[in-house]
Order: sequence, then C-alpha cells, then structure tokens
Amino acid sequence: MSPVPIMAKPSLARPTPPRPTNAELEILRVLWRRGPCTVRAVRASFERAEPIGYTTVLKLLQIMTEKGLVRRDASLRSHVYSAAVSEASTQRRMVADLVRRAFGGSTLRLLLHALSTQPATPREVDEIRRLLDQKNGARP
Amino acid sequence: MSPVPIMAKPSLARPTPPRPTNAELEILRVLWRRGPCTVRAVRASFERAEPIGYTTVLKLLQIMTEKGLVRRDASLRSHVYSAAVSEASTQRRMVADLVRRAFGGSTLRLLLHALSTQPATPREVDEIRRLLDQKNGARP
DNA sequence: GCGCGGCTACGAATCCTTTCGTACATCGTC
DNA sequence: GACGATGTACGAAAGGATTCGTAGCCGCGC
Repeated sequence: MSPVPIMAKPSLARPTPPRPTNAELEILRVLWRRGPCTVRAVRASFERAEPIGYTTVLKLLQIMTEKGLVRRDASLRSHVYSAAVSEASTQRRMVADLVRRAFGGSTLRLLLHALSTQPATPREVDEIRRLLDQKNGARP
Repeated sequence: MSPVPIMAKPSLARPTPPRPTNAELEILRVLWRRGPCTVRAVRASFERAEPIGYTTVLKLLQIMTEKGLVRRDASLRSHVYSAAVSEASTQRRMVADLVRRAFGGSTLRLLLHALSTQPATPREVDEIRRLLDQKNGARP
C-alpha cells in the first residue's frame, strides 16, 4: 500500500456543479420557488402523478448536496436545504446543452425553431420585439 | 400453455418513437446529415473525444431500429440504416421537453432567455424580426 | 475447399438514476 | 424513563443507457 493517504473525494463544494438530472431539477424548481425547505416541505410541494416516498426525496437531496447542487443547513434537527445553483444559470446550461446536442451549436436555429413552432400571442411577440430593439438598436 | 400464439412485441414501427437518448441523437445527427449509412459509415462520421467501438454503434442502431427511430434495409449484406424520425420533429420534441422541464412550460421564457444570453449578430436579429413580422403581421 | 476479413447477433458488464426498505438517533410527552 | 413521531443515514434493488467481447455467418481470393 502506498503510504500516501488516499485523498477522500471532496464531496462538497465542487468547482462547478454538474447538470441536474430530471428528478434533481424537479427538486430545484421547488427550492427556487419556495426558498429553503426541509425534506418534508420539498416533498409536500411535489406535484406528481404518483406520490413519492419521503426517503426518496431525502436521498435525492443528500446526493444533490454531494454534487453541490444544494446546500444543507444541519443546525436544526430537520435539515434545511436551499438551492446552491441559480435558476438562471441552470437554464443557461440547459439551453446551451440543448443547442449543442440538437441544433449543432446554433442558438439562432433554436430560436427560429421555437418561434415557428410555438403559437405566440401578439403580446409575446411585442415583448420579443422590445428585447430585440433593446439589444441591437431600434429598427431603421 | 395457451393455444393462442403469443403476440411478438411489435418491435418495429411504434406509434410514436420515444425521445432519443444522447448516443442515439448523435447517430441521428449523422444520418440526417449524410443520409442512409452503413454501420461503418456512421462510425466513421462520429467525432468524439475517444473513439467508439464498431459493435457499440451496431448495437445502438439495433436498439434504435426496435424503438422505431431508424429504419433498416437488410437487403444488402451490410445493412443500411436511415433515420425514421425527422430532424425537425425531433427538435420540436426536445424543445418542448426543455420548456416543460426547465421553464415551467413557457416557450416565451425560453426565447427571452436564449435571446438575452446569446450574442446575436444584427443579421440574426433581422432574421428574427422578419419571422416575427411574418408571424403576426407588421408592427404598427 | 479453406481461410480471412467483414458483418450481424447476442449476452453481459458497467455506470447512472430513481426508488425505497431498514436501522438508528432525537425530541416531546406522559 | 418508555414510547411514538419524526429525522437522518445507508444499502440495495430496479431500470435504463452505453459499451464491448465473443460467437457465428457469409463471400471472396487463393
């Protein structure tokens, strides 16, 4: 055996947390919406076709803590979890991922696709126009 | 045993093929770009950090055939595979999926997000404007 | 005919995600 | 101090995705 002690895996505070899985994303959405929650509270906020076990949520939160996706305040008996990644940054990652995997890296193509498939109300169209104006100067 | 012959699982031509996984999507992208391909050709068109085994690609294509994601022409000794789902419909599904999972079902929010994070060239912005005009009539 | 190269089929190993059962700790109440 | 309620920790099962090793088949050149 090597005399050098094996470096335990960091387990907390990764440099950049990995992309959340499906179930993890559901939990993050609860935490983003409700703020810090206990396991019980997260579970209560879950809407699902079929209910989910208490220990399932707990296990997921433990895993997410290890991944650095959530933070845990263990000072109380019922640990309180809060999101460690922001909704915006997570969405950015997911959009970037989709763009890379399905649209060959072209965000424009994603945009055009979403625009053409999605029925947008005039109000929404106006909002998009406003954003375009603000982004690149008023239309000539 | 029941005298009724057991119905073999359809295995081909599902009503609606499932959403492709990551590896499957990579293969579909090759087929969309190159048209019908043999296993060898698909493998050759793969760009990956590390190479992928021949039988791995073969196995994936077999699985995808069962799922109805690709079609197989077995008339030649080297079977020829072609995409059974269109790029556009697959992208539509994936966008819808992302919108549901990460943006609470609001395509508008996905759009705004993509617009605000992505640097768009004036040319692209113009293209988006054109699409908006076409979609909802000219701006007043 | 024989062997080699290229092909398909199949089973299995591995890894990840999701789910839950079980064990053990702690708190408040009687 | 015992007990039920409520918590956490841990292991493991189930299912899916991905990868590859191995076996067997077929056609071609010698």
